Amino acid sequence: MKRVTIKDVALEAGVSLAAVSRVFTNTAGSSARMREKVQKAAKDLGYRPSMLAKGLVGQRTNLITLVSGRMADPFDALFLDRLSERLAQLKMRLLLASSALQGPNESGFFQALDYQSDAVIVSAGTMSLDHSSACVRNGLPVLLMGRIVEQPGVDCALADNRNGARMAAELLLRTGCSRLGYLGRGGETFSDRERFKGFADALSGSGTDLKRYALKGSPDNENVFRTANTILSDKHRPDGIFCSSDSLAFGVIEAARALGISIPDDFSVIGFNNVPQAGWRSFQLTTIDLSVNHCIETAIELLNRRLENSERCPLIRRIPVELVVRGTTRQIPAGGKES
Amino acid sequence: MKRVTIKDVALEAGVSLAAVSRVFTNTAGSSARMREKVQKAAKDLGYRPSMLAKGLVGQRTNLITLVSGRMADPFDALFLDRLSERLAQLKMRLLLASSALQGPNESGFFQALDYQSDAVIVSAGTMSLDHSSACVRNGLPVLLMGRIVEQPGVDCALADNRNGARMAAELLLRTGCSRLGYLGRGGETFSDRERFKGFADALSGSGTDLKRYALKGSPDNENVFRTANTILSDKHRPDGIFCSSDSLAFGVIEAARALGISIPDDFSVIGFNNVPQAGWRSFQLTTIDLSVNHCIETAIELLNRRLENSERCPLIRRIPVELVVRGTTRQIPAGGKES
DNA sequence: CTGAAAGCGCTTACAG
DNA sequence: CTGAAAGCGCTTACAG
Repeated sequence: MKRVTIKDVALEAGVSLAAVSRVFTNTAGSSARMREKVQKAAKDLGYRPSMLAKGLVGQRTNLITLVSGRMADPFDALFLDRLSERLAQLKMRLLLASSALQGPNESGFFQALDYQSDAVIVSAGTMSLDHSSACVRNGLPVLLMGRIVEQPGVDCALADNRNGARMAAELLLRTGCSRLGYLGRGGETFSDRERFKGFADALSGSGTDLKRYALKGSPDNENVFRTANTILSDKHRPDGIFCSSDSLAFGVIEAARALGISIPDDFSVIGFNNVPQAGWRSFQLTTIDLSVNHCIETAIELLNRRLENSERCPLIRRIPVELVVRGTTRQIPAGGKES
Repeated sequence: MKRVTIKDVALEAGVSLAAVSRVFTNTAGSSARMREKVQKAAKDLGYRPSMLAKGLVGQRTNLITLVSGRMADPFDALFLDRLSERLAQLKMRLLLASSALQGPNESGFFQALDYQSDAVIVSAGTMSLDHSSACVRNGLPVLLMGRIVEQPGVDCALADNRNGARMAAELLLRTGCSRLGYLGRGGETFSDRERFKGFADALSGSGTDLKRYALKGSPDNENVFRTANTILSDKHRPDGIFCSSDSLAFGVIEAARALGISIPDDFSVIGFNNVPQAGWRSFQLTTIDLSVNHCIETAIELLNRRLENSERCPLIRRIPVELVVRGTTRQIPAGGKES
């Protein structure tokens, strides 16, 4: 019932507290016999160092706070899952901060501070950064996933949106689309804005139309379907759409099917992220692949570097993306001329 | 750079440490003037109590460790998300324990202990319970989601699998299926076993065949598809299948489509959970609804009760389920006779 | 109502 | 190599 402490171990082993602490922190300077005695006593007693006490006195809690969105997108769940796993290998733990429902003084940044996290990762695209400075001020590194904010102490990692958007644009162009659309969240997030911009830029000069559509409200399937249905019911509807995420693309596909619009013959769709579902037979979505593992590795690298040197200047990492062609776009004509 | 502590606030306000502590813990006995002075000083300095120190000395850390699976199923992600949100309202935080990749001494239970969590919730169905006793011994309540283990200090909350399975069986029977199948994970989890048992029991006496199929390996869509494809390629294939989860059902639907088997005319499918995708137009899956919110509320209730009284006897809560009829089962004949 | 003191479980200089 | 002491930021009896 009572917690086994370092004191108990010291008593059992007949050594000092400091000695026990040293063997558990792998500090140099403990005789082999000492290590043995202590380890035996610890094992016998079932001793586990209190991370709270350790964190209070030491420099590290091994806690990383993650401010994530509502995980409406499968990508978010994947990211969370892999990140947790990867951090576990490094003996770090993920502390979750619900980005929804934050009271006045209840930001994920404050939570990170309260528990003396070693770092904060923000993957929620719409999370306000108002309180990030409180972290930076306290020497708590901030890692932004999916957006760029130039600020000391704040690193950023995000997809190469421009390149992804360009590949999408080129594929649609080469497969003969001429009235293009972009469906996003109305520029709500940094990624959304970059993807639209990149798409528009890649299209400029091609002479094709581009219409920007925005999903209003929540990104649940039903809402996406309704929005897509409206878009596709227009007689001047686009013949190709690039979506800011796969989730949106799924709704678009379903709306097209419901309207009897044949994909890819009459209509092309491209998503972003390449979540597992994109490869399902029900969708076979052509999309821009953003590797979760690559995101994780980049995050870990940035984190480690920052933990080693909290004073270094902020880093911005672009994560490469790849075009994955499946069934929602037409074949590129063999000898087709390029635009 | 240096953390603002209770000491700084005391100094600034010209009062004792104890005084500051009292107003922040809302302990009775602080004059209005005292409260005011302290609160002003705290605000001016941007003071936030260290949860580590609080946890070390007090009884609560407000940390709940969640041992979750790989979140392959959307239900897991939903559960995590909602739980985190709900706990945030109660000023509690979710500490994640990766159930995968646990070394010899690296169980989620130990992690919970290391950080002095107030409780552990285990939602990973396949997580070994070997070390749960270490928690119980230290007075750390354990809440099992999705399985029953009768042990002091361990509460359980799980779906009413028996009833869900019965509803599935009855629907398939009433809509004229005669060769039934159950697709699960080979009894890997408690839920899987209960669902099969409930299904089999409900069928017994009906004179219908029941074949039990098991997915080998990972539950990713491709693997499910292959397994379903094999099942449905058999000339004696079932004309109705009950799946232990929606994820499996999706793969079954896709396999049926690929084989040109018409749903629901020639073949019926029922899932379990009613994840959002089940309602998508691409699937329209008839399924057994398990309300995430209901799961969360049950978990919270059990948690609160246990936190109030750690000595009380274990509670087992069944979460009611509901049949949601969509398009993967046939209509019940109007005047059809019941079996 | 308010403050001084002990203690939570650890680590880290500092002596020996 | 080993131990005694101070301190991390808090709370909780205990006096006043």
